[in-house]
Amino acid sequence: MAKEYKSEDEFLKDYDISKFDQLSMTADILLISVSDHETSNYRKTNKKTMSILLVKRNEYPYKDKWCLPGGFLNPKNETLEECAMRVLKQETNLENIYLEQLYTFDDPKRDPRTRVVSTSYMALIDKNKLTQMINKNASWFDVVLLEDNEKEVTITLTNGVDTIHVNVKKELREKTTGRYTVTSLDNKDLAFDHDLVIVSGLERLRNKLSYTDIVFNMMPEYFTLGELQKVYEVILNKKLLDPAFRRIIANKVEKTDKMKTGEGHRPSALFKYKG
Amino acid sequence: MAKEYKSEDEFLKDYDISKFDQLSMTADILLISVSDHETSNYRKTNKKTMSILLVKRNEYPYKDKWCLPGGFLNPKNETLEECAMRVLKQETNLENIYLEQLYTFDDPKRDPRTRVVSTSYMALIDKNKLTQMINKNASWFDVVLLEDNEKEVTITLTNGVDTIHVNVKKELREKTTGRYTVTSLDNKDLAFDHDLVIVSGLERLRNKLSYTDIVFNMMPEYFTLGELQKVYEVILNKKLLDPAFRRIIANKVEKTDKMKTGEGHRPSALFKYKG
DNA sequence: CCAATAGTGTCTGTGAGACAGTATAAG
DNA sequence: CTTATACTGTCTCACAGACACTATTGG
Repeated sequence: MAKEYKSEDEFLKDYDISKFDQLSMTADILLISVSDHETSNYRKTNKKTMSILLVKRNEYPYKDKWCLPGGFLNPKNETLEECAMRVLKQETNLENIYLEQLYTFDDPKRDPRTRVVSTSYMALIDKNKLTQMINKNASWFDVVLLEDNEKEVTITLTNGVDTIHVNVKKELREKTTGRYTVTSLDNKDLAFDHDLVIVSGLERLRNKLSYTDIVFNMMPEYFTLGELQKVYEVILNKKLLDPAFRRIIANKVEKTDKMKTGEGHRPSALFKYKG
Repeated sequence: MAKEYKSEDEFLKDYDISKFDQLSMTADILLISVSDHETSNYRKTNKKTMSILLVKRNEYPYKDKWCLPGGFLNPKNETLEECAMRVLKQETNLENIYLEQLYTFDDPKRDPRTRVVSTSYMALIDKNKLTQMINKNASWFDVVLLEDNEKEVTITLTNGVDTIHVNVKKELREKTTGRYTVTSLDNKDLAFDHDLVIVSGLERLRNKLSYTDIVFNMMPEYFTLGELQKVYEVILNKKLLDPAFRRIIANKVEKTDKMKTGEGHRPSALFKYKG
């Protein structure tokens, strides 16, 4: 029979949770940016790709594998978001950037050490604002979407040296909302279940693109509409029609008196986010 | 200096995480349904309200306060979703219902006992399918939305005996997506931060209503379009125009040869979800 | 001039908002 | 006949898809 308490204060004074019911948590960060790739033709504009930041693990488990930046939550007084920001600051020295909770991944076997539940966050930056990368083990990987249908997603990540293959299976879980579960099909190159985080995060970004102004978190202060359109296209993975695109973003941007010249073709006006 | 391991297996054999880095987790469930309320006028159709299931706590902390059904995660081998389903089964004896991860709430002070991170789930049912309520401390509360603007949300929950006031402050957190943080303004009646879970969950439901078929998880097998429209209206908290509504749901439902009669006015055809 | 991008005009079809109208049961 | 809901017809307006067209630079 449990002791009878007369008040909550009295109860709390006695309270000591059993260590058996406890576990560890981490915050993992999917940091996404857009990279420019020079083209040989002087007329052509730069090709753009999405990039994500990965870190090479230098200890077990998954030693020498790539993974998303992340770290253990300090249970004493830290929130998961503070934990995510702390890790981000460690890796990139960046603060005050777009950060959003993605999903909590909790497969009991996702960490071979012990039970570790991970809450993942998506962060967006304009890579050019990044002045210094603190961690030497960190590297930007370009995202190449090879396949994305109702059954599976296949992505290749490459940093010029290493190539990482991501291949996850999608299974319809619930017909009314079209929600599906993602499971690893072939995850030799990435640590933990970070392949699932990447696939979920890229999809979230794609969805938010259409009904929010989220894209401007990945843009410099001044940009041309052509550049902005190319960012949309690389995230949505499809070509957009110019007039339609300009109509959609017309009331989100503000024309400045600056121009971008020296591109081998007609100069374009520089715009900025209206906010 | 850390010991040098030659393989992951060798490392794992030695691994023992420090108890200092650990915490507890719970899964909390926002179970939402729609209730019918009889009207005195024999011609009028039933009024509908949203309802959520609350449980009266019979132990500290927050003894005698109402809260969402929830329970501690078994860290050994249970997923958060399994934990949520287990709790749901305990409370309502229901299985195989719509369940979706909402958000992970992690304010270090949200539980006065110790650090407890909570992952919340939204569950939807048609209340009429519920044959037996197992837990005598559980009760359905009707949701009355009093105010919902950019600054705050005010809700009253009532089960005919108790009335619970929910009042949370919304603060714009990020302008590009319009995301905001919710914080309790006045939370005397509900345990923990469950007021925040309720507000977040109701908003998620409202959003998903427009771009998914999620509503059919709250409907019986056969229903009239008038009933379906009233469910939409109570969730969206606004009147809809008949022709527009019928156009939108036309290809989601299937007309059956059944009719609903005896209502004091023209009978209506019964439809079912096309799936 | 050429190649490439910048930027605009306009047609068309879709679909939501709005309102008015007809249909039909119970009492 | 009245009342309340069931259900439909149709006008308008906003907007996305599509395509064609003009403008302007560096080389």
